[in-house]
Amino acid sequence: MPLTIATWNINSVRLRIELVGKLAALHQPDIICLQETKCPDDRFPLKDIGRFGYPHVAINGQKGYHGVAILSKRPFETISRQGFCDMGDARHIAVTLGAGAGLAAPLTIHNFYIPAGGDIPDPEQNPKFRHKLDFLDEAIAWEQLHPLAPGERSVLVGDLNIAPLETDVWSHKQLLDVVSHTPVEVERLGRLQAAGNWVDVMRGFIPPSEKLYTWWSYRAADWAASDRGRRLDHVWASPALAATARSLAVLREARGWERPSDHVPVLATFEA
DNA sequence: ATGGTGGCACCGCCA
Repeated sequence: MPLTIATWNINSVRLRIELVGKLAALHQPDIICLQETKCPDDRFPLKDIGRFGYPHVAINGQKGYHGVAILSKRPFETISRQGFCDMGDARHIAVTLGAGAGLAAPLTIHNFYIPAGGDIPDPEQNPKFRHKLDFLDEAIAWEQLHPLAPGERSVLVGDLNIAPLETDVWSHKQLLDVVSHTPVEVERLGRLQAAGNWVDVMRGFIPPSEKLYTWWSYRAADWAASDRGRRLDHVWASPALAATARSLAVLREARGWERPSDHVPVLATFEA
């Protein structure tokens, strides 16, 4: 049975709840992982999400900033939330699906919102960049402590706020000193991926020679014409699950929807 | 060459 997982930085789930409905109506993903929900848990729009066909919702939110959630057509067996850097930030949630979800073998989904890191790419001058690097270091250590079992089926998705490849940004040269594409971040993201033995599912379908973006700034006069994007959103899978990947889509057109998020949804389908 | 937009909270912060 195919299982489609979407990841989307929604930039306020309450403001853009009808766009979540649009994604659900158009693509019917089994699972929708959201970041930047900017919503306290007791104000999460559960009724609307139920109306869209997602009765199972795992949330880790806070007032005003950050926040992640997993919406699902199928029930969860477990829900967990990992804190990083002792900041109290809501930046991670994980669920497992099992027999109750109609799966032959369990599947774990990690949903991350890695810190953006501010403007100045210097950890001495900019505490937000320091925090981003520290967050990555902690996540690497956490991966090393929790290695994947052989054959384990897991995905790690989310807004990782780093565009690692030269083709993940509109200009490698011009962005080398811009937070999201600096060598120190890219190196850490690579170590995070290696520590978890994660496979980059997006680049398994779209070769690294091709430009690929999931985010376009709000500040461009015409985002599509200038097309100065970055691939900040990612879908990583364990080797066992990656071997079952069937399709991958970046919904570029969602950047042109009414009152859009600055990120677009990424959808991955597995034969789960 | 600089500033451009957007959301939320609350008149600044974060992206």
